Amino acid sequence: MKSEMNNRASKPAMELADAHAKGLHSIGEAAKLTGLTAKMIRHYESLGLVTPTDRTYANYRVYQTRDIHLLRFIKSARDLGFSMKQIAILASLWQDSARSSAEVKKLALVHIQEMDERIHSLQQMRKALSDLAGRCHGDERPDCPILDAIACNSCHNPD
Amino acid sequence: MKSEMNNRASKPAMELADAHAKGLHSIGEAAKLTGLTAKMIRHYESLGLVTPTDRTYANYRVYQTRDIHLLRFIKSARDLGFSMKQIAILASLWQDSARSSAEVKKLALVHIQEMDERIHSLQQMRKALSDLAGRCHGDERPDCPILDAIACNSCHNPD
DNA sequence: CTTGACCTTACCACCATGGTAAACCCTAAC
DNA sequence: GTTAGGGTTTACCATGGTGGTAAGGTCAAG
Repeated sequence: MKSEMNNRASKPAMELADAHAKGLHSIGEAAKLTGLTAKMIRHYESLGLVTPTDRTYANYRVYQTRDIHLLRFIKSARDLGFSMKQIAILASLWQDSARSSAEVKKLALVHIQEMDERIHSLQQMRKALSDLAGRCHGDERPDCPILDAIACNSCHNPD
Repeated sequence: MKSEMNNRASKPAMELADAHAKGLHSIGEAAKLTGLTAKMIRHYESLGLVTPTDRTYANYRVYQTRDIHLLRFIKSARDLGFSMKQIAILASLWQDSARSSAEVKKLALVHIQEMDERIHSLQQMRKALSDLAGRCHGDERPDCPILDAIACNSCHNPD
């Protein structure tokens, strides 16, 4: 029916079946191919990271292989713990053939340091709490060094 | 003027000066005494954790020493990384003289395990990224093992 | 034509915290 | 007594990354 109309097109709108025939993907397929959820793919679009260039007549998003690659890039960077802001920069560097690897490495080192700080903070809390837990007999009696410590760390000035 | 009215009171409303004279505290003082912000003290109230029993005539919150203690308890528990939900339970255990220390310890161990998981996950990400960074020359050239890895971790099925 | 799976947008929620604005209150200094 | 500055009140909005839900449109297979 509308397939003739599609032939007039280098322009976007098309039927979903045509998109499939061209090796393009719906958002659900993109999700399966990347390990992301459709929800998050739309979210990344709202952040300006991955905007599919085409929509079908029915307004369905149409993803190209290049988009799938970019989504996978985002997924991998998220798996490495980068923030969306950092990922936006990484993606632009990735697509910039004139980038210097120094820029990328600098970003990575910054992120490593952020992770180090979070790890350190967690380890401190963990140690403090496990020390307390080690001193708690953990039976049916009510007295408990854990609660005592939480309550009285700063109990010197009750007023 | 209204001081006579205050005398009719075991009931809440009073002047701020009277509250001070009784050793009670405004929210700003409570903040200074506990290391919390007034903002967060109100937030904890909205969570049902610390509700000052009295207000002045002008509707100012009036904190008693007992409230200050509870706020400090919350602060310390936050500093140990407990979530607000966990803190709600801890606070109720703290105030329950019939508690068993086993309950508290169990909660602590759960939280320790949560922290262990977060630490482990961060360490994994850190290691992966620092391995990549170690292989990146980090100069003005564009080729970069970090970007390559992020882009191609899952590049086998480009389609 | 119906059914079920998919897609669309537009909301709300989490969690702990920060911020802002408009209004009101209190105290001290003039 | 008035004013200035700071404290307090409530009610909103924002963060970041993800999940959920609802109401409606679309597609393919039976």
